[in-house]
Amino acid sequence: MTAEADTGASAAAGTESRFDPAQADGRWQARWDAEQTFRADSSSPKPKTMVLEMFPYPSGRIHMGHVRNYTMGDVLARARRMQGHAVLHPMGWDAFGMPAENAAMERKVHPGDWTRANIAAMRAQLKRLGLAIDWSREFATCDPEYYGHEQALFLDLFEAGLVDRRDAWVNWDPVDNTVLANEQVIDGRGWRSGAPVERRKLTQWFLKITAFADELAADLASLDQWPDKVRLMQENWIGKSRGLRFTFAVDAPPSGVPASLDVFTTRPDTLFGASFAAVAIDHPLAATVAAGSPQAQAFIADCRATGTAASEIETAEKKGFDTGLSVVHPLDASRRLPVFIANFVLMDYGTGAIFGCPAHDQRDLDFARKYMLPVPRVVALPGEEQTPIGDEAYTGPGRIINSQFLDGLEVEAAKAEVIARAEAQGWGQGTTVFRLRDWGVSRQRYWGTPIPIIHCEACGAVPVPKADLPVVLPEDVTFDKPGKLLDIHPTWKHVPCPKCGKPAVRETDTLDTFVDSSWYFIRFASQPADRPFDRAEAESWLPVAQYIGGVEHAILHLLYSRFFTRALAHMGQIGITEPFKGLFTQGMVTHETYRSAAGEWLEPGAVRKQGDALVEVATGAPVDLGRIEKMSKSKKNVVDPDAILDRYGADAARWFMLSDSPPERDLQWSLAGIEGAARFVQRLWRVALLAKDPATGDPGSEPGAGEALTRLTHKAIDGITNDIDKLQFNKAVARAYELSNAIEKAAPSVARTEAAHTLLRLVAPMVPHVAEEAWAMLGQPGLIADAPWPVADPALLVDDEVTYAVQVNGKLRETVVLPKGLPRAEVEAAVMALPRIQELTAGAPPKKLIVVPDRLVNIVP
RNA sequence: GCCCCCGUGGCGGAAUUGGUAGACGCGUCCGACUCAAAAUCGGAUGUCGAAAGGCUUGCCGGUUCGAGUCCGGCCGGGGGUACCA
Repeated sequence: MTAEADTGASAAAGTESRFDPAQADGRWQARWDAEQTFRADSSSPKPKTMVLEMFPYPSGRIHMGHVRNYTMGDVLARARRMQGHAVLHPMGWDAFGMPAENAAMERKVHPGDWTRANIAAMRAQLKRLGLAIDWSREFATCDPEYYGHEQALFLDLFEAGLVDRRDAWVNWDPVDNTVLANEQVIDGRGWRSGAPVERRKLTQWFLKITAFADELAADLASLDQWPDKVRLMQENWIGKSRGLRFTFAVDAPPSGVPASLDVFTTRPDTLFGASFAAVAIDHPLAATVAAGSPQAQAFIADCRATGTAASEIETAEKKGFDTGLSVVHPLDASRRLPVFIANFVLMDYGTGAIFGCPAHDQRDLDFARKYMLPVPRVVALPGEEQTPIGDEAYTGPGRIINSQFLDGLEVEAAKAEVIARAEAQGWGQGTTVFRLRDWGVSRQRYWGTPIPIIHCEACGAVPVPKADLPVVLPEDVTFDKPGKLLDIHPTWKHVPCPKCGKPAVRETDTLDTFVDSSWYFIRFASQPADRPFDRAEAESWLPVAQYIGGVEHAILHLLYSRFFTRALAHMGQIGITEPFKGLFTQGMVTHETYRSAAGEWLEPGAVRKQGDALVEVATGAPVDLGRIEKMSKSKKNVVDPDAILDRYGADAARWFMLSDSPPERDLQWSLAGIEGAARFVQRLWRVALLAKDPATGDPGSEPGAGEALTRLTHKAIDGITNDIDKLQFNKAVARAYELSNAIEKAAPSVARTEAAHTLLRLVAPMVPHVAEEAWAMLGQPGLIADAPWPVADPALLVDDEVTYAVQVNGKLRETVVLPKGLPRAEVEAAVMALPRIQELTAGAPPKKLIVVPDRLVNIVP
């Protein structure tokens, strides 16, 4: 593509036969900027729509995944504007987090400087895409203004009893001296240091997400514009289970040992199948036993040493330590069950203790076999009552056996019966247990929101007075040694206690960055200086009509945001409980991978096609084509958006992102694809040129080809409008091609001129620069971004003739064009009169004749 | 292991939700324009067959007048998740 010398800076270089993005893109972007075209007006009387894409982490450069994500949202935002909505389409930066600290350590730059430089670079890149964003609302979560408001919200949660401080087991990296998230532990080792991760008990701040577990699960049903997949993942994550919580009496407890042991089960129906009880290694009872038993201590230490990696857990053998204690069976006081400390019992689910029913639980069975415990069957299908349990526990349906008063009951009835009896006799209670755990938000990091708490020896944990917010991170820190910089800093943490005025210290942990992203959408909607948000203004935009992002956030971010919004509603700060009405999870951008003969990854630019083979550009050496994978630096299959924008322009990049692949699926980047998209942008320009000399007359009444084109145009309006509503951009693209094809083939007419104008408006959200350029070239007033969206005439959507498919025995034999809405009898007559049908039926009357009006006739001879 | 999703031409993918499979794009081939190239334009393109016609939506079965679409069972690919009692 050669940038031909332009005749000048005129917006509508009408005689140009080519559209030149290098010259036009920036010009239109500047114009939108100057006119504040996409500024969101909170006081607008128009219907309000907030379109949001998950805001980026400022890693330094945007990648194609960003381009795809933001293009999709942009199409929707622009279409809604044209459809008469007041639209809020904001952009900001999820700017706290570890990469900035890593960069600081590696390059000796301050995380803030690094982050802000990245933001500047990425903002410039995003602006080149021509996104319809209200940049006046931009912020970064590392702005003290933003995190100061976040600290205020934290204090509100604290006051409302939704914040807790307690001991918790964490993954501790002894080299980096920090807590690691579960995702950062790979095969039991810290992902950066490679050091074996220790389990350590630390005092941590928690947000009480479990207070809303039931609501968070139940209200998933109301999110009918979310992908089923995401709702299901959240449901599984919350993990609601109905069951029985009950108390075992400890048989003759030695001194110091509690007299009872609480357990939880979802299978109270199998209680007569119990053959042991077990507690987690972290259970208080285990600690009590260990206090008097070196062997128990050794066992617990041994279990703790086992890694937490999935692979290790999967292969880990069931192990137990017999405490020598026993408990009394609650339904049969004559029975005793031995109590073990077992490695497969989890402290943080249920009560941290179980009863073991080997016949009907696989883990219990593995354990029982190892320790030669009995395996009594208590559930069986008819006829299988005597079938012994082998190596597989039976977890299916059936009737209860060997269980006294439960015998003969179905599983569900037996559960209810045991729960009722436990409640009546006072040793247990039906209850609901969640897998979801409270959200530990303490991070031993510098680059995050300081937790606004001051620890005073006399007064305990004291909230920072709101007047003293924000608690600002100190800038003067160095990164030569790992560890908690806020703790090491000579002065920062030392402050007087707000209550008693005595010397005290600040909390030196910072908040998990997921807290930052749990309310940013509210701040986008409303950003007063003196408080986190204005309720009325926020509610005027929220919930987000359409949220778009990667499925990798299906649980964490989306669940935390739902919780945070709900917590704000609980405190009376906002009137919505669900932040995102519509959710869309888009696919990744992938690319072929290339490997040299030596097995090294090659960049796409270093490879060219030679005949059917691939060779290295530099050496001509053969290249192996690898798998198609997500673009990643390690595989070198990355295509840089800037280079694409330089060469093809924003519209081609946007069009390609929307073409071909359904948005929820992966999109394979290819040279052919971007070139095809660039070709379409030029074609669109030529289509617009066709409309330059408008004919006169009434397009609706033009006979023949003109009328057909008008009908097609209105079908395109209808189709593309629906496609964009459903985010099915690939279909909208296909329809735009169809209309372009038809316009190019049509003879000059009013209908053709009209069709071209309509097409421009329909594709304007997708390829806004060429659309503006063509709009101006055609002498249309104002910006196409402000033009009203075309409206389909319903009368033109239906044809007066339809093509019937004529089947014999379900096989297509003939087609026939008949007037639309023809009565059934006439359709039958017309079809039976067809020579081909006469031939096939030999004139005999059919046994059966199915007529689908205006569509198809099936003859069963 | 459990849960979910997906298998349609050489490729990406359409298919009004049970009604003419393969829209649209890419690629390929033929042709036009050109001194030539690029760009552009016209045509062909699931498969077998000269044609008539047959076959065809991962495989096997079922329901139905009719199945890419619904049901059952396999095979293959992808994702999520896990000692959750």
